[in-house]
Amino acid sequence: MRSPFPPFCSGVIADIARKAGVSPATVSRVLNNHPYVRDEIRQRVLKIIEETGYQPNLAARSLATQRTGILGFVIPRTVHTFFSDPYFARVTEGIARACNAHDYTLSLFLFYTVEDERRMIPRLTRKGLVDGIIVQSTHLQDEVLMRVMEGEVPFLLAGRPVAPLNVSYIDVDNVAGAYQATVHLLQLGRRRVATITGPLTTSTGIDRLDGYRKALRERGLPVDEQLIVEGDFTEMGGYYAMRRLLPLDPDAVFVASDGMAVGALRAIREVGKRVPRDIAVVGYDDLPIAQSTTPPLTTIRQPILRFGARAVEVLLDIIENGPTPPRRVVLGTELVVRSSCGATI
Amino acid sequence: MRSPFPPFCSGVIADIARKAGVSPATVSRVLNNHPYVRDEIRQRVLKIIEETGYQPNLAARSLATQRTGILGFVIPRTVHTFFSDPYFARVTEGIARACNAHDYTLSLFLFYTVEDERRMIPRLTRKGLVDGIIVQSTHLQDEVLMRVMEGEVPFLLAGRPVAPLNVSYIDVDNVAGAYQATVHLLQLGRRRVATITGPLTTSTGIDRLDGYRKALRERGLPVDEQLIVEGDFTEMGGYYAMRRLLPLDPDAVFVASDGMAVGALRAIREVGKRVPRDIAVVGYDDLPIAQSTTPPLTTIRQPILRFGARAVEVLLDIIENGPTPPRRVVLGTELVVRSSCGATI
DNA sequence: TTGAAAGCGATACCAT
DNA sequence: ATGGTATCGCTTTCAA
Repeated sequence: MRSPFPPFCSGVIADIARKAGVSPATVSRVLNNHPYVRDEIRQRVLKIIEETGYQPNLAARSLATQRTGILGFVIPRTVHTFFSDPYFARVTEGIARACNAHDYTLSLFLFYTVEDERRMIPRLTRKGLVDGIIVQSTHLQDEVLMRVMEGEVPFLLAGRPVAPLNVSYIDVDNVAGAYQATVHLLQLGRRRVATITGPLTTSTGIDRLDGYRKALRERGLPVDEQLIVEGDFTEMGGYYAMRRLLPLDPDAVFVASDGMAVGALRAIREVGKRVPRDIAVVGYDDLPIAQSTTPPLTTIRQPILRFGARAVEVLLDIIENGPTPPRRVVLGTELVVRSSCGATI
Repeated sequence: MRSPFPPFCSGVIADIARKAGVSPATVSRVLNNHPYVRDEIRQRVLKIIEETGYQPNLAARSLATQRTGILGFVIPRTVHTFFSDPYFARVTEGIARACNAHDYTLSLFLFYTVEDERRMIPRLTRKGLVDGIIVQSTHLQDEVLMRVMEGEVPFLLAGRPVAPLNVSYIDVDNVAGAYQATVHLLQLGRRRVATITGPLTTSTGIDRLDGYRKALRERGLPVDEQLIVEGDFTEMGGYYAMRRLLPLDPDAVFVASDGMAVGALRAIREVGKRVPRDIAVVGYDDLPIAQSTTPPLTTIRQPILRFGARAVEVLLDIIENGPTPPRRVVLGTELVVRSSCGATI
């Protein structure tokens, strides 16, 4: 079972050392920018490295340093919207960019089956594969999260955990964002404001609903439970949720994600109602698609790229300085007014 | 700079060996399912492993075996649609699923800047980080591809290279798919069939345009170059391309991706024309979104998930059996008739 | 400032 | 069938 590829090793550290007439230790020092290397020697070694195109073997380095230079992004099986909700593509992008900037490699762990999880998690949570883990937060008591918590590898939750756990996480202020969206609709004079929520098994879904409720409550308006329909963060889910809402004749709807809002707009258009005249719509996320809907979508912008970037920074901090005290980072949101809410611009 | 985490090592192979009263070599044999281990001893060792939750250190194993169990998926800087074209999310999904199935880990290399590429490629193409690379094919003479070709790591192109290179690749039959789409429109009686192409610097863009041309030519119809507008595989790009086509009064348009088709539909709707009555539309990809457009999109289905899965299989074959002869895998496509083309169903 | 040598934690060859 | 041990390629003490 030997590899069919030639053992074309463009050199190991000892080769470089020999060619430069120094010891491997010195080459290593040069490689790692240690001080205490005479400049003349440093230059000589660097030249040889340049000429030979030498690259240190990362497995060997990992073994010696107990660090791999890899961060893992873990998507539990229960997050089945990873590929249908464009939100995740953006988060992944933010994480990837930040990894590049910090000279880390990104490994993606996408679990589809329980089998996947059982097989991968143990190795993920031992030293030797990744230096740290970003876990996409999910339903209450998700097995992945529990196992990662028991493991030895530093980790950070992307998204507040549903249950109060003593762990580090990074999240956006979902309550505030949803509050902002709902207040905006109320201020525009809408009175039957409905909402299409995310899955109420997730903190994101729960928090955005809380913000909606809070806005109504603070204005002394009753919360009509009929006007609350649970969605699933997919376009289809938004479509069907809106179809259930239409007979109840709302004059506005706060949709907890732009993806669902696209579906909701479609449902409204199909029954011949007009946005924003008959029904005002506000979304959540400010994905690129929000600019291209008809009419363009008023929405809550969350700093998705920054979210990914900060996630990496916080995780690296945890790796450096230990898990205690738990880090809690909450990013703010911003209302982006376009046409779907009916605000005069 | 020592890790602030306790050296809580749940054990190394020697510990297991001691507890089981055998040698490390034997434990290793059990771990790797070697024959020649007495069943009684195998059970004893497995029990200890179970009890201690021991997991082998992957860095050490990589160093010893010269294999990391990681496959890399590389997206060159020039593929800036990675996050705006939902197509890539699906491909990534297919690759991820296949990696799981084959017990490999997936590392994602998303390059944004030349700097990213310069820094990451050298280490990517040396042994010790990944066992094999899937490179998203891109423009002619992309630097990433060139560097990967020079490197030591087995690789496979996702998408036919623009220039004829002696390398392995996997692709879908873009010429045939585009041909099929165009013929379909012609058979429905359309005579001014336009096309919105992909970037003509990519093989995907080129091939789909070729298929369009071929269909017209074979039917003895002239190719009106004005009816060919280059897009960029984004929704916005499709929108603007369609706006340029509308004054030329086409009665049909073959759009080289579903993402662009969504934009094209929007442009058509905005000027008050009807699909398919005034303009018939056929897309390409059959992404989930194709079912949700108004009207639902007739499109060319490519087996995206299978594409990713096959890519992994072919790459593993190359890793096992060497790069020669180059593997060329081309997957077929299928016309999916919905409403946007105006076919009576 | 530099070098020798002891790890790091597996695997796999060579004995037995 | 099992054990002893060299080996993978780098980092990092310790001594000089």
